[in-house]
Amino acid sequence: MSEQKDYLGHFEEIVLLGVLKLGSDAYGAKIRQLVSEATERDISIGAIYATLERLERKGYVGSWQGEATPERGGRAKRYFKVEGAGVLALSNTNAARSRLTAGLDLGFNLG
Amino acid sequence: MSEQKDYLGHFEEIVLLGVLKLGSDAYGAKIRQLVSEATERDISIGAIYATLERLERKGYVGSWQGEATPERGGRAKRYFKVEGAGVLALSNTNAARSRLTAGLDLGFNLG
DNA sequence: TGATATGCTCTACATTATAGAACAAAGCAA
DNA sequence: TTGCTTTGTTCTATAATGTAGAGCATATCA
Repeated sequence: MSEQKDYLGHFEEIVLLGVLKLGSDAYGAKIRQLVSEATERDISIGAIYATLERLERKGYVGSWQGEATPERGGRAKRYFKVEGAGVLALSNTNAARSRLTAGLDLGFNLG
Repeated sequence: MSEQKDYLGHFEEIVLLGVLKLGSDAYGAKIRQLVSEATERDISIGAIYATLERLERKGYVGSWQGEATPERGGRAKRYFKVEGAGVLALSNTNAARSRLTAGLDLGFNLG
């Protein structure tokens, strides 16, 4: 009867954390930039949106249109924010990993 | 020319950590048990092996046949161990995540 | 020698990851 | 008032990962 716990995919987790970190300035292009820096990889904009789309479908993030009149031209932004379910998924994902890293000692900090 | 960093998928990371944690007792069935407990999900044996197979193809784990004559009957085990490249992938994966969680404060410990 | 226990291999399919081109809309110059 | 530039999003496609479960292999022991 009880639902199985939900976990985030690798990239889903990264993107979700990015949205969280950007706070009120979380929109596609900005998220892409942050994620690219954090991963030290050249992430495509398509990868970001596809993931954001899935996260939204699952109720982990919400989105809305930004102001219709930006300063320097260009299309209006679509902002994202992490929902409670997203925080929970992040928590579950982290908990499972923690159970496995507990007591482990490698050359680097495993959280 | 420099290669892009490699990251682990969600399940790959979980399985790799399981192998690490089990040490000299890391074989399919045992890994499955540990991972099922850690994730609180009923993981199939096929999921474990398929992932282990992929990790091996990438050089993240190595495997070899165990003793041909186990105590209580049953087929010989196939043992796994994490290779240096696997530890590095684990480290990269963790580093990217850490950059995003730094400074973040949620209700739970984010590593 | 076949029932039972233990463990692995194979096949198939669903979900995620990832790229990049196409499209949309706003400001600004002339 | 049009078209170039800037900024940002949507669409389409494909590769890689996640996941299940049936079936096969092999050892012990009645």
